[in-house]
Amino acid sequence: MKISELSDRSGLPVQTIKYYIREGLLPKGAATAATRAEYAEEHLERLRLIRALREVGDLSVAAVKRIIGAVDDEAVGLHELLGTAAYTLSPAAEARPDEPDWRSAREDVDAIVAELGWQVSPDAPTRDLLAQAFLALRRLGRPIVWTDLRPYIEAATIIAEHEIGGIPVEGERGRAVQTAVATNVLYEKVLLALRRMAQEDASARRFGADAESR
Amino acid sequence: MKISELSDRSGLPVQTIKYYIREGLLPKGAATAATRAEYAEEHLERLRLIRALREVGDLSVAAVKRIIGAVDDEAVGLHELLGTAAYTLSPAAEARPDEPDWRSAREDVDAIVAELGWQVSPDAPTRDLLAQAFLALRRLGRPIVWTDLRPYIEAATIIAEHEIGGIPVEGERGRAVQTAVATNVLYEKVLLALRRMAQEDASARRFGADAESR
DNA sequence: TCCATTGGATAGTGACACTCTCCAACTATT
DNA sequence: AATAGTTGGAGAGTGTCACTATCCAATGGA
Repeated sequence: MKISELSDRSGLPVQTIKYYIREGLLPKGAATAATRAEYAEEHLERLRLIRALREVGDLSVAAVKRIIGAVDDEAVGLHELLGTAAYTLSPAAEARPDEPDWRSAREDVDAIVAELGWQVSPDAPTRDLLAQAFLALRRLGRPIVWTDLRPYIEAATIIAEHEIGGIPVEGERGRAVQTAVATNVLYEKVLLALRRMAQEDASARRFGADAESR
Repeated sequence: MKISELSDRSGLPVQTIKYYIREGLLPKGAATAATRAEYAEEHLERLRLIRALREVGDLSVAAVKRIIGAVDDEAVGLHELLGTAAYTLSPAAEARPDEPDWRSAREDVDAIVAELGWQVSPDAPTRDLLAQAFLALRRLGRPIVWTDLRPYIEAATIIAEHEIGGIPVEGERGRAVQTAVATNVLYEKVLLALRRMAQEDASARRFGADAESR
């Protein structure tokens, strides 16, 4: 398959494909001459993965590259791979251990994780992410309380259990690992969309689409 | 309070505050002279809201402006406000009704919403968002199935019920509405962080931190 | 033969969120 | 009163990001 064909089939401009190759997101085609290279089905599939992560997952090109790197690295185990993906996905919530407010929020997070008995790495960026949200909430005069948090923990547990449980163990690594990561990212969006819909429904039922101001 | 004081207390550079005023995110201070204006406590609070939405919620300045506009508009009812927030938050998932693949995904979404009996506007962008995720999933060879979706629906319902139920009805509009929106955005991040942590925990238990490749 | 296509490299673009610089008009300090 | 510092207001500049556009020499198919 020539690059123009790859472009047609993927719907991406040739320029963009070249750009992805330059950035290392896509392996270059097998050169058949100085100005000719052959692309395979895998290239097309890789492009689909890239677009899914970019358009739906809203990841930066650099983030996609990190994830793809981990997927391609045969030495990375599934647990590590999921970790890499999760860490890469966390939008950099800068830790600020110097600010007492921040430290306090972070300690709350650590206490909750310990209380739940979750096996989460002490330096997981998700901890900082959560601390950041806690801090913002407190600053807005709405500090988190256990009762507020419980439904979220419950929901997160339901989902995670299902997600991790659903990963097939046997079979060849390549595709399995690739879809594991992709579905992880994609189902996050599914969850968010469903939450918003459920909110709209609950809000309509409670505040009435026509009972209230319009 | 002078602008320099507002800057100190909020931790934001004076330039940035001026920029927010220019962009209409922050009302200008009460002018006391040609080159002097007085800022109140509300300005500080507004800045905290802006920063929470920007840093934690990851919203663009334009998105923050839309939300703040709805919050400030006394004529907007709570249900509409939540809708505005949700619509604004949805990262533009462009609808492409010309592509049959896309239409099919969108029809799946509509069928699911109908099946659940949810009161969701027919032109809610969340429908497109979900359709986009469905489409990407199918393209990756992992089409959604009802059994995969159920836990997410369940989780979304638990959360939305709790969130909408927890909004206080009486009391003055201003602050209530403001925190309703802010907590909505912030708790989304809380949910995501908890999901990732629960995943890490489930993954550690299933694939073993030390049982597998390291 | 000859012209569209390709690989490869470099430069340019538009959006975004600030950040910098100016200037005249003040205020506070000495 | 002189002087140093701050402010409002506006425009220009900056750095990052994800592409796009342009070039050029070398093919490859008609």
